[in-house]
Amino acid sequence: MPELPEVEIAARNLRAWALGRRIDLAEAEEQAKRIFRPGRPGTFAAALAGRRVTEVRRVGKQILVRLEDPSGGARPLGLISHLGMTGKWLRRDGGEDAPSHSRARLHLDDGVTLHYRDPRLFGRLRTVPGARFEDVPEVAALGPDPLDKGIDPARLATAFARRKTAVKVAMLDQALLPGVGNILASEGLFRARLDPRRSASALSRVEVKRLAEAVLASVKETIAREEGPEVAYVEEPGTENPFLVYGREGEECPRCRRETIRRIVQGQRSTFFCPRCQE
DNA sequence: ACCCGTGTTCGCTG
DNA sequence: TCAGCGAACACGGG
Repeated sequence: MPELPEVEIAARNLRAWALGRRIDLAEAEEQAKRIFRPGRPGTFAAALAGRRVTEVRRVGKQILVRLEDPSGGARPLGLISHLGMTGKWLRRDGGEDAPSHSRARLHLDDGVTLHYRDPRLFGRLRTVPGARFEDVPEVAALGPDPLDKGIDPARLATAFARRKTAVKVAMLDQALLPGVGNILASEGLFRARLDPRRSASALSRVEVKRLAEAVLASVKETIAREEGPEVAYVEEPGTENPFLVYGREGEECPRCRRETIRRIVQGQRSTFFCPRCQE
């Protein structure tokens, strides 16, 4: 589930599992129509069959997959996967049970099946004719990817100057910080010691620069932790909360140890912060 | 039963 | 044009 680090791990997994493999057969659940919009599940599945995976990339929270023409022709197909809130790609060997809420399946030529699992159906799977990803509005609208290109503090400051809204809310704009979501926003603000309630336009250039560095540090740390011994998703049940403030309402602040982490609601989403450290 | 949720889009207002 | 805001989508877990 997806913010930049989770999506990056999902893309790395897909690369390891599918790069160079042919999709012998694809299936898509007819009941899960909204995932496959625009278009229909059946059309989606038919378009993938027989194609070989030649590239897997990530931009922001979007995973971009390139599929070559089945007959060696010059007509590639793009596949875009957005994981929504609960989307996940899972690998199953032949014989293993399918996961629940499997909405689409890619049967590869080595006997492996990749399942797209998504209980809440907020994710998207779409095909892109000619693999022309730059023509897709959701991709074209994204700014430079933080992990790929870094975060340009001057560009961020210019954009923030126009935004009266709380900085925490402004950070979720995918045109500004692609891949940043609700967790990274709280984590980045905590590391940068900035109050999430301040207007984005009120931040100084120095503060914006601090924030850019803090977000990037959070991204890299989360990826490094998730990659660990075996590439895994952080939020598996039973695993400990790996974040500094996210999901830690009422706990002692890990920096000052003199205040408790607060939870407030901004733009219909929870924000976690330390009222003593962040100003 | 009730509340919560790592996301996006749509429609409305100013 | 655009910034801002609330509703909607859908389902499982605590």
